[in-house]
Amino acid sequence: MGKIEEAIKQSEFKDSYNKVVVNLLYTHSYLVSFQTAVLKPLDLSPEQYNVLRILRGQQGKPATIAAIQERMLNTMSNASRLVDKLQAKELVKREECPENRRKVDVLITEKGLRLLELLEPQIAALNKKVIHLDEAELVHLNGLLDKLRG
Amino acid sequence: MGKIEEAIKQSEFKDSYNKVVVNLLYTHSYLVSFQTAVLKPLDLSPEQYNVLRILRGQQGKPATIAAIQERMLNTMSNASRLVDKLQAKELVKREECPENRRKVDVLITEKGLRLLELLEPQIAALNKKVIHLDEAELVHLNGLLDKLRG
DNA sequence: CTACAATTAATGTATATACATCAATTGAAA
DNA sequence: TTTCAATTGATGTATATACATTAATTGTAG
Repeated sequence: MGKIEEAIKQSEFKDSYNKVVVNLLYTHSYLVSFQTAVLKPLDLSPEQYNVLRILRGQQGKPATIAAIQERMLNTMSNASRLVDKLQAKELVKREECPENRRKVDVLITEKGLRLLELLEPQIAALNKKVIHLDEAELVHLNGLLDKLRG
Repeated sequence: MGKIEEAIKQSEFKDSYNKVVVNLLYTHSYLVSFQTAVLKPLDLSPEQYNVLRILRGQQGKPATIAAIQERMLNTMSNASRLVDKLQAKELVKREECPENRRKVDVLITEKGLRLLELLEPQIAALNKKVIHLDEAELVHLNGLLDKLRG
């Protein structure tokens, strides 16, 4: 793959800001396409996978739709409908929130947890294979991305 | 915004690979949401904007649909339909390729070029505002992203 | 020359997404 | 208590995307 200029066959960028934006978009697409390939046989989209991990992160506590929305990576997508899809596959369940009937408690099911356990080693192996950075570079990259967002 | 752990309210990651993936997805969403806000008043999606820039990069030479597809950032999206949308707005035009009638030559129009000229300073100002990195850090980040993809 | 495989773009279709609107519930003000 | 604004989640709708299929053109093997 190599340099972004070769990857997208563009020779020049206006400035480094522009180049970094294009590079991020391109790298995002690179990673998502691999992720999708692993998730697809299990009939999960990347965002559905993300919601499952958010719910597992609750460690048994339920999360409302609004809480899920807030933690999602793609902040614009629709938590309510994603939960619909996951519920249809019995990976999560909805429960009426007792102290506030407007809210809905969403919980990951046993089946959902098992699916995550099945997936995690596959995703970890994939990441290691397609991300050509060593530990120090990973830490460095995480730092730069955090700083980028200010 | 700060550290990714605070941003998505997750305290731990399995490993640095995982963290970098989440961080990239999150940063991608961060940038795209700003970009979309600037493009929306001009009725352009980020991918449509990208196609326009690809065509301008051709410097007068036409590009076939396949060539556009190859250079697009989101490799899975549909160049033919994106060109439809742009053509409906008279930002690009299709011409039958004379030496091979299966192919279609796509060209950016004057109107398309003017739109890009109008947009570019807005996008540049936006980038400068939302990307909190200095020149050295930008170069470094570009290097790491290039290396990531191998 | 004819038949057929390969190439290229367009289209069909199901799903996902963005965004607006709606409906139910709650809390607070009059 | 009644009314009304705010909150929360679900739904409607238009568009975008992913992926498969189709249609047109070309090149080539027989």
